[in-house]
Amino acid sequence: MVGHMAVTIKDIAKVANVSYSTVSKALNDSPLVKPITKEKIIKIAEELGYQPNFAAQRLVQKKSKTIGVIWPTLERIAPAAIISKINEHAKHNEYNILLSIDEIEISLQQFQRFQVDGVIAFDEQAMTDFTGNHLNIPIIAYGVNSPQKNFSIVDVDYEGAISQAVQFFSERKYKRLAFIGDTDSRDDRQLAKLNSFIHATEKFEIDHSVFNSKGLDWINGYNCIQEILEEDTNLPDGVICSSYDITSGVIRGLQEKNIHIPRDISIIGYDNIPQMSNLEVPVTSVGVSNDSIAQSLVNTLIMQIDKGTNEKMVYSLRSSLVVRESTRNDI
Amino acid sequence: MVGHMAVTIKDIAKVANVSYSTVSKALNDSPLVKPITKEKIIKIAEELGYQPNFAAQRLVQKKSKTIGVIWPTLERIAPAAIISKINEHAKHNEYNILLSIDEIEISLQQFQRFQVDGVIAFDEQAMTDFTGNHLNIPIIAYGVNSPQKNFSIVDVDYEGAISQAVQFFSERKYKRLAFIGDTDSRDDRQLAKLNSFIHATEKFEIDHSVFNSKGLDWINGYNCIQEILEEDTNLPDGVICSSYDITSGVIRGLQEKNIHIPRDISIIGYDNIPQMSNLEVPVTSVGVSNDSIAQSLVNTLIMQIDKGTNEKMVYSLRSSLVVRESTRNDI
DNA sequence: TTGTAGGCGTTATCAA
DNA sequence: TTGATAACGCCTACAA
Repeated sequence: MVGHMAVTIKDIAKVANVSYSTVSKALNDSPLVKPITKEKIIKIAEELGYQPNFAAQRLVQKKSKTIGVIWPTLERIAPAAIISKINEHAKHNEYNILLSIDEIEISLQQFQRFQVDGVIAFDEQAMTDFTGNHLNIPIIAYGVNSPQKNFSIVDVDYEGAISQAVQFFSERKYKRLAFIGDTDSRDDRQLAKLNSFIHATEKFEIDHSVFNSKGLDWINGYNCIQEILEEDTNLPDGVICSSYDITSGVIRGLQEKNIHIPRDISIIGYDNIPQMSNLEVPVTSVGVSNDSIAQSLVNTLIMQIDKGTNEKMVYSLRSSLVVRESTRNDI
Repeated sequence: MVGHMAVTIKDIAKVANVSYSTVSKALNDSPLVKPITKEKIIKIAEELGYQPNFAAQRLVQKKSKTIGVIWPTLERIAPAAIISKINEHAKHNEYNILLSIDEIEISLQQFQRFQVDGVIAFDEQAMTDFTGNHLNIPIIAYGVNSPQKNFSIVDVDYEGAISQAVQFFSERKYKRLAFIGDTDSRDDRQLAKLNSFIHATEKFEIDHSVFNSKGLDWINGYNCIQEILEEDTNLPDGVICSSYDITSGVIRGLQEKNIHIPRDISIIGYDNIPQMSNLEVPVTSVGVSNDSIAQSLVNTLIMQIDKGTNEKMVYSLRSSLVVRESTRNDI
């Protein structure tokens, strides 16, 4: 149990009978202090429950070894898994992360105050308009699709991902593809997927149609597939679902009508997350894994922190296709 | 565009042709500086893009006006909504929040380094074992159910909430109640709800049974109600669902079998969140609103920060019942 | 009304 | 190998 006043290196110095600068060196494992002295000092520090004052350290060091993550859209849970991974990768590089859920400008201010070394931002919407011009720390945004002056960008190659799915179907002679997604969403990602679908099916010359789920929840996917089954006489044999939740609803809908997956209809889900294999039918999926995204984000940022470079770059992450049980896989 | 070296009050002082202590006062809106000087200084500060160095400020002030929130279970999205609200209430009290998703001990260390003024923790599991004894900042935990030596607790009165639901049914002469929840969960909250249900139904002398959804997802609720409908000959007329997601699945299952809500079966969901009114049938619900929880958490913490008191208290939040369309409401 | 000087807890640079 | 001492940027008596 420690008293109310925090213990400082000066307190340690007094007890150890050395100068406080020696204590500082000892605690920082400097080779300039005799091993015996070092041990003694460290022991005393522990006994006293010494905790270095971070503010003081940073005042002189200018580095906090922490990365700030801006996540203003707490409700949108998609980034949560990525952020977990970011934390892992940061740890691996001896960085910590701190989250702020305020809007971009405020978060940034707060992070600058706390002197984080770099920032990862998750609000595409806001970032697009963002023109902060008194920035002295590197920022890297996830999912912004137009190059920016003030920060680097990491994004997923949606075009490639969806194209990959279509090609998979094409190679296996599927006759008619459907895309289920929130097609009038204002989310750029959703639109990118939609456009890629149209583009790819035309390129591979496959009959195709697009269905609007009017939302991104499982219930929207569920309702949408119901409508398709009821109204459409010309059923698709391959379906691409634009998100995990929609996929989940679509599968439920098909199961209910006793339509066999993948014999009657095959499904490829967008989103390369492990949960895809836990659905009622493990779903073949395309997309970039959260781990890849996180790793790319962290590595890029740390590189910029270390180099102190001001190059603003754009990275597009390549998708991979994982075959599970929701598709006929004979070629 | 600012150069690389950050601008300090000394830079401002030079430009303004005053001493830097005058600048400090001016920037802190001290009455000890002539309005004209003050204006001039503030203007210059803005032009130079001055940002106070937080580390330096804190080094002398010992206060950061920020609250640390520990949220190690990012995957569990339940706290997200509460945290949003916490942010609002904190703002309202001129505090900022910072999130850490590391385990409790590490988060706490990090927050101590950054000198946050107080901490709100969300990991019941870990907190229960937590015996950190070199704490000099107030901590308050949400959802721990045994009193602790080192921190205060805010929790929901599950007993009261479920009891409220049962009483509602009782007063309206419901004959047979069912509880659907993850009954072999190791989550104390789930168990508390279950026990309260049994306790309350016995107290009100209503016929009742308990069903294990074997999970907390919508699909678990969906599957569970299906089984009930198929196997049970003695159907309940009132159902209490232990979470939002389960409620969502149960409703879908009932709709599918054309069982009318609330004519044939009434439903009360646990979880007082607005989404309850957006389900296919707006659901009557019990529970404590996230806003109440957040407010209680923030106010309690700030009180402790201000008072510097060391009293460790336990608060139990009273539930309220919101009537919507999933229950027959004539008494 | 303004300026001077001391101190907050560390690290870093000398000198001893 | 150790110890003084000067920063770091800011706030706050106290002096002018």
